[in-house]
Amino acid sequence: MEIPVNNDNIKLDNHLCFYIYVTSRAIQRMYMPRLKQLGLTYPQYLVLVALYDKQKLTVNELGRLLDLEYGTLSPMLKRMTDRGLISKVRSTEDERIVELTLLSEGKLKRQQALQLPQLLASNSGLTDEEWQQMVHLTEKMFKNISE
Amino acid sequence: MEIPVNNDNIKLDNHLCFYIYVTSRAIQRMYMPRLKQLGLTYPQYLVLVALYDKQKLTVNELGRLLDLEYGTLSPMLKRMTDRGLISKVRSTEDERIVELTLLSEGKLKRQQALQLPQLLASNSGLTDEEWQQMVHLTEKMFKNISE
DNA sequence: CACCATTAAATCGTGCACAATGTATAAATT
DNA sequence: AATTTATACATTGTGCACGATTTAATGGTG
Repeated sequence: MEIPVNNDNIKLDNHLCFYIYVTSRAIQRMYMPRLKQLGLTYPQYLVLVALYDKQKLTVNELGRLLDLEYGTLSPMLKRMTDRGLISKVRSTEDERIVELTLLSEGKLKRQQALQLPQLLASNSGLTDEEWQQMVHLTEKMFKNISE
Repeated sequence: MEIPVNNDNIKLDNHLCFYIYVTSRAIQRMYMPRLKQLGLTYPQYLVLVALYDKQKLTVNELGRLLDLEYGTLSPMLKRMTDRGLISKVRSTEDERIVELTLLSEGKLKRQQALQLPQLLASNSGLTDEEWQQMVHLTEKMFKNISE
């Protein structure tokens, strides 16, 4: 039983999944020094960005936004609550729901991280047009493969 | 002390790092069912791809290729050796160096995974031209930010 | 030869990330 | 009212991923 294949599938260099994978990790490594100063991990940074943008989210909404499971979010949000970055308040109407907001400490840290995207933009070596292309392509791809 | 900022930095949607991050994880999730059948994790799959492509690599060379540290590779390569996928042989000339090759079991699994890139290509919803752009852009970006 | 810096690889600790499982509440059905 | 079903969230276990430390082998240099 033959599997239809062209030679492009053999070379590591032709694996788009590979470049996306290593690029994602390279970005995290690049952000790490500044995030470390702020006492944040990369996913925690994204939580702050999301909450700063949306003001208020349930755990469920945050999970859909960042495409993360409860098993990942729960311990992370607990750590962030313990550090006074965010508040977790159980809804009075529906006690299953936990509502998340930024505390002032979390707002401050999010503001102190504002230059990170610019750091990436300048280090990436991409032109403005290429940057916009890449935002467009990754957004399109993500939306298609995550249904 | 004001930090120079434009509003693009506020919205989560404008974070390229965010889209790359979620896209990378979405690809891994998409590959997971088939990789699970093969008893492989995603990084292990990339190790097989790299070794199938290059025939023979030292741990150091593999780490530079996949941009992974010894602390990540060592336990993973041990697991793959235990399962008979790869062979780890210490070089006779320089005993610090460990040389890696694919065993037939590993070759087979790599061949059985050949359709994965095509799965991504068709699910991504990108045109051939967009796909090539994306390979080009991610490669350029990765090489610039990883020095 | 001895000394020191370098390098290859392994080990350890912390934090995601996900699957699988468990628990509790809410809504729908009987 | 009682039972089922679905949903929200927590817990557990495995496997990366990285930084930091450790061990061991190599390669100069005096």
